[in-house]
Amino acid sequence: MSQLPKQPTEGPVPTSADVARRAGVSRATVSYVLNDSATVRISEATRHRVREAATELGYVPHAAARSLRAGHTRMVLLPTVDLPADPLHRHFLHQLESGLRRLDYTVVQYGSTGLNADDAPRAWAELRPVAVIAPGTISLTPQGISVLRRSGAKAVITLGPRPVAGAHALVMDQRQVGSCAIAHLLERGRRSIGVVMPEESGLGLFAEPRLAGAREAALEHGARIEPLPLRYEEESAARLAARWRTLGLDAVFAYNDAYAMLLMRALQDTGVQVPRDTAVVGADDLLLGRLLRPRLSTVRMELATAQPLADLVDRLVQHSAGSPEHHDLLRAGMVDRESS
Amino acid sequence: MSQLPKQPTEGPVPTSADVARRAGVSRATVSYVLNDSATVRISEATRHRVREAATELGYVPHAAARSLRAGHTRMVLLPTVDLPADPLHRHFLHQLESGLRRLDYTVVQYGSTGLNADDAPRAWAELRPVAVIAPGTISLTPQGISVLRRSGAKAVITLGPRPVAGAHALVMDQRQVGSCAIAHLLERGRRSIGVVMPEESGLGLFAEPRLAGAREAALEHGARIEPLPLRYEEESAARLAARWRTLGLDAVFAYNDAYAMLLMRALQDTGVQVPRDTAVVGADDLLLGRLLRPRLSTVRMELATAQPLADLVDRLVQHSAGSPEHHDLLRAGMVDRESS
DNA sequence: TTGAAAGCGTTACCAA
DNA sequence: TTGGTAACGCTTTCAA
Repeated sequence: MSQLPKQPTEGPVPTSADVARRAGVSRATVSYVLNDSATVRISEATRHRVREAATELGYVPHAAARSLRAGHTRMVLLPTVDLPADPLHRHFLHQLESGLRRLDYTVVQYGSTGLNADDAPRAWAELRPVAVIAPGTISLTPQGISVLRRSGAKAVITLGPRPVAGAHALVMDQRQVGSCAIAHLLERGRRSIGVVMPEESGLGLFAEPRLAGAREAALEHGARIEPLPLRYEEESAARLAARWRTLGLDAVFAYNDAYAMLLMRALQDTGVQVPRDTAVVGADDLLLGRLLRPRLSTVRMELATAQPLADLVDRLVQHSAGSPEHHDLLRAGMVDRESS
Repeated sequence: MSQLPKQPTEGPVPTSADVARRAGVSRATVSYVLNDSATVRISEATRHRVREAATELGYVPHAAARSLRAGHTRMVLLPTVDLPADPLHRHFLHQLESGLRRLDYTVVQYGSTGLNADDAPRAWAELRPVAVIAPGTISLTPQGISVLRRSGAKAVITLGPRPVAGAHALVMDQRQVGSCAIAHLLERGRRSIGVVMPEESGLGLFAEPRLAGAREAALEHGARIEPLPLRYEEESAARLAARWRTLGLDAVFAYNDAYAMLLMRALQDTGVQVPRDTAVVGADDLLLGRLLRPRLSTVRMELATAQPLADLVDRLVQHSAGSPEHHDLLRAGMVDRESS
């Protein structure tokens, strides 16, 4: 029974020299054939022999050797942290990744939780990525950007709520989310509006701009905005609900649907009527938000399609001279259901 | 104002030769100093000069050159796909990553959506990872494993519901989840139990073993198990609920909390009383499941702590000769609230 | 205590 | 149409 791999034991890893030997040609010829080099003409017979030898040996080229020789890589590095990324975000990242792979880049996520702002860019730079796309949850300092650029990164790009000086930026402007929600509530005649601020660390990066957007929208109408710290726990919500009537609010924008559901339940449990006494608005348009009664009104976000952005990254890599570009990715729109 | 980086323009990337020149020593000495080589004694003065030169130039070693010379890498590669990973999973992966980094491995996630079972391992192998940890959602074939091993991977490890022949396995046995839920329902006197099977592709990998576990648990008591296809949409749930009474079920295990919430709402909307007419059990112990009324009973899962697993991976890498090991990571326990 | 040199796997130029 | 060879950046053995 030779169905199982013949040699699961440790052998030396086959190199292009092994392929050359087996095919009876030189290493150069192997390289030409396997890379479909256009500058050289190789006979069909030789090509065949080389390819055959390569598959027989299970030859896989060594990326490190290749990029050492080439003087550059085609690696795009995405630092990641452990944060509850919403499905929209996650899907977007995977789309972007696919788009870049289509352009022949090798996309690699590099977990950077617990690395400080100095060490992290150093660690990334060791891999000599041609581009780095850093989510907003990663603190990218001017020094960090400098380290990356000097290590050969052609494009350093941030992806998040706000741009960072010295880097290109794919901006997901969270202020839109806040202003969208507040505009809707103002339209509905609400004038004293709470804005939930999650106490979970890391979420402030999103919450602060949403609050800022809310304030901007409220300013014109002289409406009142009240930040409301809240942890994602039932007790925290219950405490907030208990002092609700003393706050004198007629509406609340609850950061997102999950926090909104938590708070709405707590409010209802203390006898606050939604939306009569207090209107509630979330964000993310989760399916689950439609299951509560009243159905949750929400801000739906849409992100730009990823392929054009992959093309953009490609362009930034190729013309790395240009000054930092900012691109807005996020579009927010109200989905009003029953809670507002 | 020279606060901004002096040379944002393209310069050649500094190498250890540049550092050597600047410090007035040889490349060898630079290597000794920067790697704290124990085999050689270098004067403190020289060390200082070298380090200074390195930081002044912003020197970062070239990982590819290093590993080419060393003949091996310390890269652990984690293929990923675009699937709604639950927070538990995500957190576990990040913990594992941190644990491996502590052991001086470079952990890298490689998005592999859309790559077929042959191409993907090839692409991974080009990076010469010393270990590959493939989530169950990645189809790892014996050929794929073979390609990886022959490219120098010391450990090929699967991470998911079931082991794969020829590879080590970190098993998250989903059958436990199903059997745990059903055991609970049997205890409550239920005998005709539906099991929700998500129709979303990719989830079958988890749903099937859960169903199998449910069947095993039901078998001893002669209880009836009825698979119930369901899409994660309100209409799909409404259709299922509409024909509920014809199914003759007195309980349902709804795959997870999200599906459970969806279905429970649909049942309630058609007048089915929970838990009187039908008991409902989810899984994942989401906070949101506690917000519905009745509060959702659920299967809570716990995963093994990650640091010991990182140590395990390290061991497998170092003693790559051993035969495939299987380790069980998942522990399931019932949290009974009001819906069952 | 330091330096010279070889070699890891690839590719590209130049000869044959 | 093919092969020899140098070079990419780094570590390490050997020699000084």
